[in-house]
Amino acid sequence: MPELPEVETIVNGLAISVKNKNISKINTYTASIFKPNTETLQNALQNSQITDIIRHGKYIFIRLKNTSENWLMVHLRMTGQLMLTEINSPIDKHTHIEIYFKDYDKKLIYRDIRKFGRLQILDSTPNAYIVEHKLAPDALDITLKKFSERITKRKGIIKALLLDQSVIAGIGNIYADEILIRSKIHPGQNISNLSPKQIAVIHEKMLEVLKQAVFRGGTSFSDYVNSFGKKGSFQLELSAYQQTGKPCKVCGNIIVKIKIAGRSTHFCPQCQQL
DNA sequence: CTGTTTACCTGGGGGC
DNA sequence: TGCCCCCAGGTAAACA
Repeated sequence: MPELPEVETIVNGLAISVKNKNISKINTYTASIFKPNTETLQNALQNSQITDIIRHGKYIFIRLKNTSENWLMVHLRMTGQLMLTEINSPIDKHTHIEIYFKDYDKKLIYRDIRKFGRLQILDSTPNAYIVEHKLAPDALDITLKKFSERITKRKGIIKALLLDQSVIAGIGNIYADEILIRSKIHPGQNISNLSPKQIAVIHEKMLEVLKQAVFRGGTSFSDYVNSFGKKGSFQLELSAYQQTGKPCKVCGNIIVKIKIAGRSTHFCPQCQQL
């Protein structure tokens, strides 16, 4: 499940490998994940130079320059992988595009077992896309004041808001659980019951967890690998996510799993009380 | 308008 | 061993 730290790791890897490189050839295989269609994607990529790679939340935006300039948006959703492999390495049935470069001994492939991911050529700029899709400010780039304003003007439970990309962009199920256990806040807590101090703690722990996870190269629980095909190591630092039945690192009580906001939710009943 | 549910997909694992 | 069913969760679209 690529969330902000995993996407950040991939973007950093692409920036030191394929940025400023020129695309020489592409092979496309799975039309359903290309938007608005395969032909538009091919035309934008063909003979282009990759001039910029940026991230907002879980979204990747790649600037392409040939006779015109286009932005490619990549979203990995659940099982998407954007990675460099040897030019001659064989592809499997889950590989949906291959991108070759001039004077480079690697190819960039997009692989996605469940095909939830998308590669889309935008009509305009990333900023316009962000506005149109009501994407909130990035979780690594939001002040406490703004975070607090955005949280308190919404209703509902805290975990659902942390997962809502129109409230804060970049957090998914893993980091929502990790932020809340470190904040000692019950994931089902209603926003209206949170004090300003508690909101400040959530903001602080959010930055702490996300930065630590970026430092660790992300969490590799199932399919995630970075742009060089390597796993991250934040799974070794998890306190709640997928820790059901294990003792809480703070109090020793057993971590339990329940369903909140339609998602599996892991927490410590002792540290995180309603 | 806002909050909730369903569809999109495939592989892995549990139960029998 | 094999088959069935459930589960994983990010987002868009449909729904209430």
